[in-house]
Amino acid sequence: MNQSLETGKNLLARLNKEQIEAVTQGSGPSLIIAGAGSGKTTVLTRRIAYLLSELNQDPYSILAVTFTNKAAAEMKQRVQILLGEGRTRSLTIGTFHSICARLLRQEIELYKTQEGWHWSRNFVIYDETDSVNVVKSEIAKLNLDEKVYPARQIKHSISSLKNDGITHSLFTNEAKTHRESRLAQIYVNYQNALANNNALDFDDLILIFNELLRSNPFVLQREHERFRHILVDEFQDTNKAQYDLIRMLASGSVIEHKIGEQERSLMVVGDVDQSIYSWRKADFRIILGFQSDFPNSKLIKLEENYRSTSTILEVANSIIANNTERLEKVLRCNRGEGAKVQAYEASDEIDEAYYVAEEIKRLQARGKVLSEIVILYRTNSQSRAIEEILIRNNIPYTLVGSTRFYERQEIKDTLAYLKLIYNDKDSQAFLRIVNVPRRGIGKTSLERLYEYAIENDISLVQACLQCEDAANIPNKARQSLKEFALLVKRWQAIAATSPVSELLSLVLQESKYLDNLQEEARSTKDEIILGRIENIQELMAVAAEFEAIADESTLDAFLTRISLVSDLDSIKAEGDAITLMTLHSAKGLEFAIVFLMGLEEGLFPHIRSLDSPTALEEERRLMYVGVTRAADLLYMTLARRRMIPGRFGSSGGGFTSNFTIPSRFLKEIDSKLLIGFYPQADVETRYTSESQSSSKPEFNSGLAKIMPYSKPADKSNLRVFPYGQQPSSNTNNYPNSNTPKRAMRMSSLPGGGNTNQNSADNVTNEGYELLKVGDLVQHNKFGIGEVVQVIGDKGKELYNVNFKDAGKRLLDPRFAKLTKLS
DNA sequence: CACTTGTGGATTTTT
DNA sequence: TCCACAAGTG
Repeated sequence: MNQSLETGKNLLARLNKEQIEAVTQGSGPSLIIAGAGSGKTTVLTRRIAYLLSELNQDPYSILAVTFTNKAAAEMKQRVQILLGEGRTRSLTIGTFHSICARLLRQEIELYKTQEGWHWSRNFVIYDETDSVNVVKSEIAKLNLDEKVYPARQIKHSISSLKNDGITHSLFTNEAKTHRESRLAQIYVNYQNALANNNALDFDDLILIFNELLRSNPFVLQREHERFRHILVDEFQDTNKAQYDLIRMLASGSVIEHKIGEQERSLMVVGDVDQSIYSWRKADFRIILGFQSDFPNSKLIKLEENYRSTSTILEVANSIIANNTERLEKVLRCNRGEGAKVQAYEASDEIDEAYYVAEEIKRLQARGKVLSEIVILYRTNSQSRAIEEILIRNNIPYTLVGSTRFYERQEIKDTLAYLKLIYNDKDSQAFLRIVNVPRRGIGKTSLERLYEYAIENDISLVQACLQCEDAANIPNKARQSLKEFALLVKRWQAIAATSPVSELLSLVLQESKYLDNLQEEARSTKDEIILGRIENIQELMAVAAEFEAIADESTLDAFLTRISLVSDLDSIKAEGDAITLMTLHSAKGLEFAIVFLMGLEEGLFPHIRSLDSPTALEEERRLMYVGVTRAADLLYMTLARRRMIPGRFGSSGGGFTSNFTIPSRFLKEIDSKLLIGFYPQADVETRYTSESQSSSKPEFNSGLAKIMPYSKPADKSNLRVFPYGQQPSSNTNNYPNSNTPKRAMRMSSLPGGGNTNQNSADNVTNEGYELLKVGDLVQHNKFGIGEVVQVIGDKGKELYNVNFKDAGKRLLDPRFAKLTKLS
């Protein structure tokens, strides 16, 4: 039997015509427009397998760029399943950042800036905090006012420049205004500081690699020769620096980007409607301009949606149709109609969370698996309310994002030790841990040490070793510094021969870091401290796991990996739990059941995007991404009132909450696709009278001129709707102008809605006593208390009870036994 | 040098 | 409200 023929058939099994065309694409550039749920991951993996097994290409010559490390791992695994392990070993699959980091480890010593700054191969990667700290100290050194030049904002500006491919020297030449030249000054000094620390920030990974390719024809030629087949996923979220990189690699030229040769291909895959990272300088005009940049490119559209029900797709389509900056695209449905979208208007965010929890319990009762369910929201801070209620209801969940593991103090401390061992020029790491745990080294001593290091042009660690010569440092501190440096030196020697996990536990012991924490935990019995110890143990487990799995378990591989992983990468389908994450994190994922929470003006769309039409369209794309994650069931919720943390007024009641307005995205949905709640006209009028959302002139500005990234692509099949010629938009068209005046509330109780789904449980007030404010109650643990607040609707209320001994507690009467005292 | 108190500032999304 | 950082005290 012909093995190759077998595999070949396999690779094309169950694919449609367009998908097959994409998978079997030969040489040259191609653009795949892949709508949500159109099977693009399948296409990409099968194409890689096809290149290997059918076209006999070397795995070493294939470069595939994904948006997350997790997507990369999955892709590699899926190719492995198709072809077996041997063939995938030397594939290059990863994010732009991780790929560049890996290549820079080999090549960076061939790079030098005009000023002569350079990095060695053991560079470290600074995260946001490190970078901002460097910027801050550079601003201080320039005697600039922190209030006029806030470090965070300046760092963001520098980041934007880097993502646009603008280096410090380029910007210095371009800076015009006073502020710009100050910014240029900071940028230059910041870059210099990074070089002195032998460190790169996130953006440098791509920018510096680009600069290396531009300045060194040999390296460019080498990488060009190597990567003969390049695939880029989520291409709509590519920025200029990334695109430049791809073009240089594919064309082998710095200026002219052509792919003429045989047996060389570039395939980019994306969907303009899912471009949601413009704040990271992603620019979807790049994908629009692709065909004119590569005139001989092939266009393939994947428009069959295999994921969602027709109802969900219609919802998605009706929302995105309100955008003007987009390409004409239809998604054809391959599934049945399915259930309508459930919309729920809650009285406040607690009620909202409660509704979601109740629905989840009902779904569970109907046999749904929790891992099929995701809760999506616009901002991380929204997770708190829902988390509390989920815990109360014993619904297990996995939280993605928010306080990220690697951002935690104790983890950063521990990693700072490793980073310093790896690269003792890293002053950020040094300063972070030189006195953690306390070694009796104070601020002034460190300042003097720093001066001494600068004077003698040595690293801080080196300065510690010879600080006898620095007369102005007190004896005690001098002793401590020297001891510390000797420890670092010792660890460096061990690092050269031992695996990471051994080094890690040795460092934690000998630095007394762990002892110190444990001591603190014993004396204070603080749960936070105990959590820190657990986190450190978790990190040790990560190191052990890394050694078991990774190809190379060296310190540099470990640190590179740790620096570039996001929480997204570690989503484990661990046990049966629902997932909580932001809409941004949900890109590329799929769930049977999706809850979209907080559909309110100012939250989603976010307040920061309300005054910019472009930003608003991005919010709408974000909504589109959220909706299209759902395969079977979709829920949307909003809260009538929402607590705003912070200084918003100080009215009575202990907390302040503001009335909200339903999101315009809800109104963009055809009302016949929804059940439960539909925003009413009176709400709309009240809102528009105090906002500009319907004021035409403002809304027009900026939208008319959507330009492809480079040359205009007039002959292309891709078409951008000229402004005003959009198919009849339903923005101000209320499908049901005679629906009841008051918003109808979709009750989660049976009989409340006309859903055809059976409602297994029947949540009523049975089993607990209804209470009102002022009632005295008895609790078997907290004692006697008074009800001071009732939160949430009937059937799902929570009681805020002020106990004589235990203070105020928020209690759920369904779980907490409360006996009324009369 | 370490610990305490006070003030001021901040809140989108993340590789 | 809460957290981070600055200035003040032991």
